Amino acid sequence: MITLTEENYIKAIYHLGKHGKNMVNTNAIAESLETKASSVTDMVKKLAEKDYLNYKKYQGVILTEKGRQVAVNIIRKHRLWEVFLVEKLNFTWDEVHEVAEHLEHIKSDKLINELDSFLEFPTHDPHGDPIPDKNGIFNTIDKISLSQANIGNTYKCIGVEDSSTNFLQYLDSNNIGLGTTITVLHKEPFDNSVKIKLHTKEMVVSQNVAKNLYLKVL
Amino acid sequence: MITLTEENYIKAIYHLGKHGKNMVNTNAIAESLETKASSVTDMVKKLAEKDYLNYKKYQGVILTEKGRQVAVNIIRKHRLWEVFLVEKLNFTWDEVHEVAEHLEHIKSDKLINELDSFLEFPTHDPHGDPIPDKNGIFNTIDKISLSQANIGNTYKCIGVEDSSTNFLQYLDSNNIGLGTTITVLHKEPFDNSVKIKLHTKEMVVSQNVAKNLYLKVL
DNA sequence: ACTAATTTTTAGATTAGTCTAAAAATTAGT
DNA sequence: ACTAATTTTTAGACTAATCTAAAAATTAGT
Repeated sequence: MITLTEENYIKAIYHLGKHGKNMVNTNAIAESLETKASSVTDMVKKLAEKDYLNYKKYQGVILTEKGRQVAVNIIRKHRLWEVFLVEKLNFTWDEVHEVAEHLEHIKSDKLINELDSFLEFPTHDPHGDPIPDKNGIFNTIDKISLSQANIGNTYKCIGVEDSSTNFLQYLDSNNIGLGTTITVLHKEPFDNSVKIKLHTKEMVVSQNVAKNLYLKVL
Repeated sequence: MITLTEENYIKAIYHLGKHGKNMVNTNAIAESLETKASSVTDMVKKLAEKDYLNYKKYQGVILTEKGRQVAVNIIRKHRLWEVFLVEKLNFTWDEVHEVAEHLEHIKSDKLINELDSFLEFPTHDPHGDPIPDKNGIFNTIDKISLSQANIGNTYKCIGVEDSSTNFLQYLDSNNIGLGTTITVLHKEPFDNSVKIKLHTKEMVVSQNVAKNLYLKVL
């Protein structure tokens, strides 16, 4: 059995090692988890013993495949719960993280797979980060909706979800079309509206518009 | 801050003391939590110190008002999560308890109150047990739907939720009307259908029928 | 390459929750 | 009321996760 603390170490190491691919040093883990280097040394010894990572004294640690799978599964749970909180329970996207930190540790395959289905298999969380599927595979198609886009990033418009005349006319009258370059300036937590820059003009679009506009990462 | 273990002790004491009203002895707590009497003694000392209960050596413990509130809040969370799991995530009513045991410890007022609203303020969980509101008050009106009724109990039919012609004709053709006495024989976890006895006849009704038929406890 | 600064590990202590085994208090039987 | 059985508490020890302080290894500067 894996403990809550072990899961948090593995998750931190995964993020620090850029998806668990790189070696991570003791101080970085300590800082990330707001603990002391000596505590980290103790824990990584235990995690190495349990085969979640490889540990070389004074060198650092790197996740094993087993450890990487644990990390990806926690991330999947975290991000699915974030979608649930925002879409069903009226949380704003900056309120979700803390609660999701707890929900991500609930252990039940049925729970998380039914939640995935209930949410209609979302591919990205409210911050725009990708959600791995039940096999731990991240969707590599880089199509996301504007509401999933990250602040500060620039995208190209590649399509719509809602192709109603009303929506297309709205886009047209605001000079948004296929190929339009859009930079995300701000996401308003209160109503999930999004402030964007297009061409040289700035504008705010509603959550409804943002959800129906598909973008590609540039 | 209250720990997960402390919460579980308080919950057990609440149930054993019939809603926290009666004194509970050490061995009963130990048996209920599958631990040893010596561990219980240690823990109740700590809980008494924190004012969740009153402890008299060799006598037993009784919850304080503060302790009772903690217990009721955990029960509220447990039962709301059970409703969510059954109604939204296709759990059967005998699968929910274990997962709800974990979910009940997530601490977020916003989470639980939004969940309550999302579920449309249910008054009973899938086992027929009442759900206290956000102030810790149990609904004392004994109207429940057939799907919330307990196996083995007998009820009187007092109304319907769905008053469509189709539904009323269905009830009529099966000799179910206002005042009809109904005993719950079996609840089928697979599809949430309910086997009932009425007059002297037995029949099975679907989940849909069960949710729309209101009963009063006899 | 040798000292200085940094990073990491070790050693020993602490806290929460648990356990076993023995002692103390209570309850029950005659 | 006195012994026997039961229940409860105490005492001491264990594990997981943490900490501080000191020691050891690595890295950097000249």
